[in-house]
Amino acid sequence: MLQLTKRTEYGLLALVHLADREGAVASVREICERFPLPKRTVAEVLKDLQHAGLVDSIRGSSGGYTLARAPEQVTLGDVVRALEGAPPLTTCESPIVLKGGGCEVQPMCPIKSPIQRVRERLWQMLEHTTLRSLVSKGSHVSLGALGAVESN
Amino acid sequence: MLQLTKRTEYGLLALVHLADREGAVASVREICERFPLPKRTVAEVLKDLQHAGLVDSIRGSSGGYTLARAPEQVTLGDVVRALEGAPPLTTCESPIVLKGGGCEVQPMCPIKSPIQRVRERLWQMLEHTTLRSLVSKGSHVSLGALGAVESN
DNA sequence: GCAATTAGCACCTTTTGAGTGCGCTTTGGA
DNA sequence: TCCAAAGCGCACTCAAAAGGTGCTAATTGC
Repeated sequence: MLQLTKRTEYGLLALVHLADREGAVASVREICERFPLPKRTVAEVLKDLQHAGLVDSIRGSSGGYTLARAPEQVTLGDVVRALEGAPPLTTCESPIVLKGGGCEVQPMCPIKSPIQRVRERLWQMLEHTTLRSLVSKGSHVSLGALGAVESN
Repeated sequence: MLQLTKRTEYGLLALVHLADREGAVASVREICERFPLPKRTVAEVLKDLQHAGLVDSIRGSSGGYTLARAPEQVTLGDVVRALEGAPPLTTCESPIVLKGGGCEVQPMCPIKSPIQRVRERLWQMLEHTTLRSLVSKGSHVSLGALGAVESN
């Protein structure tokens, strides 16, 4: 269903929060106090983002996460790739070619199926959308004015 | 997993085939002889495209489908909407707002979550990609040179 | 009338997504 | 020194979505 998963949504919100903090450490608890998200799942997501090198983690009692790069340097593609896995762009999966037999391994395929082209456009968009562009406009509206959430 | 479903893939291939035929009737069998796709599933997809008004159907022994509009007039958005359902763009689902209570019904929401913006960009891309742009370049390579497929 | 085709519905199976259980490690501070 | 708060890692369950198939009409050209 051509849409972002919850994991990616959570990841983006977390990254937005970290971007707002500009280098300061933010814990999962803090993020879930700002946004009403399931703590554990957000923790899983942050962990994955850490593995992908998008955030740094600080362990210990006053630990948490920080952005590993500037918001301009983080793209939607990075986030989606970290949380949903990379698209199968490397392998040619045009049914036409598969039917002819072979290809699978071939690095450069002469036939590009329509689907392949759509995928390319999609990922071009993702790679060109930065975290900064998601944070910058309008997202600061009264976020701190909302109360805390239960310890979910 | 932020990717097109098989149904959409099949639908696009079918539409590409119909576009190549320029108004001529093409049956599901014919489409599945060109592309090695599961006949029944393709039939389901074509049916849905017919309901969405993207193709016209002709019943009977020499029946099949034709494009209901010119390839320039069919967008990726149309196809995805027909086969995967429309995106929840109308309802504001920012967790921030939901937490504050309300919104759900409000037609115009002042707070736009990052996810909302991503969705908008995604659908802008889909709406601006026409079937023509997927057909026009490079897709005509030796498609007729491949043998038929078993009656799957 | 027969064969080829679309129409409609219901069902099954597999995969994916979301969330949780549970215990471990790290670290700051009382 | 101990404890609470935080991250780490794995595995597991539950539900929803995706993909495909069975079966039975209805339509229409030959």
